[in-house]
Amino acid sequence: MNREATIYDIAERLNISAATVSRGLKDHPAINKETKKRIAAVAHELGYRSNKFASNLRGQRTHTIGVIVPRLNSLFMSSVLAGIETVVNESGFNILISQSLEQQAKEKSNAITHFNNRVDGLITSLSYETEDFSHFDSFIQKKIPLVFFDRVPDTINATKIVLDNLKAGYEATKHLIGQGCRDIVHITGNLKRNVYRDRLQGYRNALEENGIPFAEHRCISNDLSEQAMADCIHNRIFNVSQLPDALFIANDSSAAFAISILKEQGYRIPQEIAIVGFNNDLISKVTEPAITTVNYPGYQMGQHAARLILNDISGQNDANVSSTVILNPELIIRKSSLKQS
Amino acid sequence: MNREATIYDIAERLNISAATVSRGLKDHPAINKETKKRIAAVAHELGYRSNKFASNLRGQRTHTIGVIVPRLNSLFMSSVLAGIETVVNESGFNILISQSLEQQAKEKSNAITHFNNRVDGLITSLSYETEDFSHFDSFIQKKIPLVFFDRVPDTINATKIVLDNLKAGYEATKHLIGQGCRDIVHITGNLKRNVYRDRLQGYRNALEENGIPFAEHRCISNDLSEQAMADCIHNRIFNVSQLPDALFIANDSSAAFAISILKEQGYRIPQEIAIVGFNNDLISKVTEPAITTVNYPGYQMGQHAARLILNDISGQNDANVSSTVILNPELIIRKSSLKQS
DNA sequence: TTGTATGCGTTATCAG
DNA sequence: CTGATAACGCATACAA
Repeated sequence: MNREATIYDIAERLNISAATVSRGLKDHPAINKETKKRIAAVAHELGYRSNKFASNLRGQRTHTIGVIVPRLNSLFMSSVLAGIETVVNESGFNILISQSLEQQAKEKSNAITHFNNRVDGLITSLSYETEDFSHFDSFIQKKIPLVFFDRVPDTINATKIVLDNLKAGYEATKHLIGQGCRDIVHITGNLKRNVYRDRLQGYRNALEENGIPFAEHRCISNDLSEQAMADCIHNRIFNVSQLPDALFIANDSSAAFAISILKEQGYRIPQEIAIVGFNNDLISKVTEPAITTVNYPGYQMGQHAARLILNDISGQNDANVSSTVILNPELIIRKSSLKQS
Repeated sequence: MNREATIYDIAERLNISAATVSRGLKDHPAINKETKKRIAAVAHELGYRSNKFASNLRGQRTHTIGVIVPRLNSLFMSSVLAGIETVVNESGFNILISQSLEQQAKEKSNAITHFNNRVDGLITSLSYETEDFSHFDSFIQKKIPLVFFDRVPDTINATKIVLDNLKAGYEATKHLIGQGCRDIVHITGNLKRNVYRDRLQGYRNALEENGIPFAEHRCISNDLSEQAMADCIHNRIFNVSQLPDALFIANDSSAAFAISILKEQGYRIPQEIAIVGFNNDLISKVTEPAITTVNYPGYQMGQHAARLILNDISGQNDANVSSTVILNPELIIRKSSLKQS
């Protein structure tokens, strides 16, 4: 006997109808307790498992939520996904994860795949590249709930969860100024992405507040890769008139690369150049010196995203009211920025 | 008009039968080319998308492959998944990813979820904890293809992809001996897992070959967490009669933690203690000194795993012949182990 | 080359 | 509290 057991098999064994079995299995209130017990017993005995296709086909629901992230290889993303998973699992949902590898084309094809798989909702953090959002149109048209986290679009009217990047940028810069830095270079990602744009604004606000003029050439935007950091430091930091006294870098691995390069050239950190990173990734704790950074509450972000999308799916909130959740950043001060002590 | 278009809608528009549409859409050879074109045109116009539930229900296939990994937060895992994805996508499959967070219980529930989702195959890398493999029984019974990579079970007869950890352990140790080290401590994970057990064997082989006796207390097994590394180094390295001249540590983040701690205590690396890590994770390049490590070809592992499981699914190979693919390790030498120069 | 008929396993509706 | 029935959308065996 290799065939899958169905509710008919159970029904036959108990001389009741398949409808009753179906109801019994779902703990329908109108079914006799005894009957339920017998159904459960036979189901177990037969190794019955509900056929999701049939159920989905019937119910027009997949109980699956798609997730598109730029990359999986960070503590942050891993935490976000763990957060999402715990929440959605409680409601009997699964998640379908894909990575865009920071490419718009891949993000588009991922979105199409999720759409064709009929996910009940889509949670996304945008790639560096994404400028065109038309791949989300089909979701909007079909009213499939859309939630963005961290790297969110400006133009789409959807639920969003972000860190207060403006505040984070402000705090980080203020901290450096407090350490006596006056010439702070900000190295960041694509300014089309809210996370980088907002941090830059925070940086500018802090400068302004302290009477330090903002200089266009002291903000460098690249793709934050190892190569880009090497180029950037050699061509834009070393080869200019005056060495800055601090670097505020938009993620920890890039900050770690920067530290490597600077130390190689004989610079002392933080004495000559102070460094602040971003994300509180594992790497920030093991460099020499350890990196001052901004904590990213990935697990909470994931949980929030999941709760919001589940609400959307169950239609608990006005489809017209799109909320934005803003989480508070937390500056973690380590040695790479402490000029004072 | 909000309803999804079906093959019936297309059929109606063209005054042909739904069966013809179904066949036309799948490029069935027995359908007129002209008819196919017209079907494709109307399908496009109507925004038709195949209903996977119906199709799966009918075909008893999900075209989905489940993946269970211990954790997502490493370059290695991210690469493996990218490798899997590229291969399976070409064949029209999707992947359903879940993380066990190194817990047996979570791995079990993940496996059950995948089973209930009717994945066509399951790719797994075991958690630290897993000792009982009964959660894979249902897959074996139902003859659902099973592929393991990296951390594989010894007892289950399934397709496996592993790095040659024995060789890697041997090469790493030999390298340290070549640098003049004679008292090498090996810090590793749970020896139930093949990856750690094999590396230990390689380590022992290298010692033996060089006439260095193996000492039980010079092999330390823990969970490789930050806390465990701190405990281990304080209690088993510092507080013993003689300081070792090298540490061979089973992953790069742990090696990075070790370096932090050792430097904090004033030890010079590699002069006093040489370090070799494992995985070639990002972190290994930015510590001071950079860590000598073993490269892990994640992308290839993923591709292999995907190809093998697709073969199993399409029944191209004997179900009885279970193959094991063994990939070659590559030692990457950096400063943390170079006593000579 | 195309059409007809049927079943895949569930669940909602309606009737009892 | 339970049963009969239809419908979800597709893909195939068989017939034409």
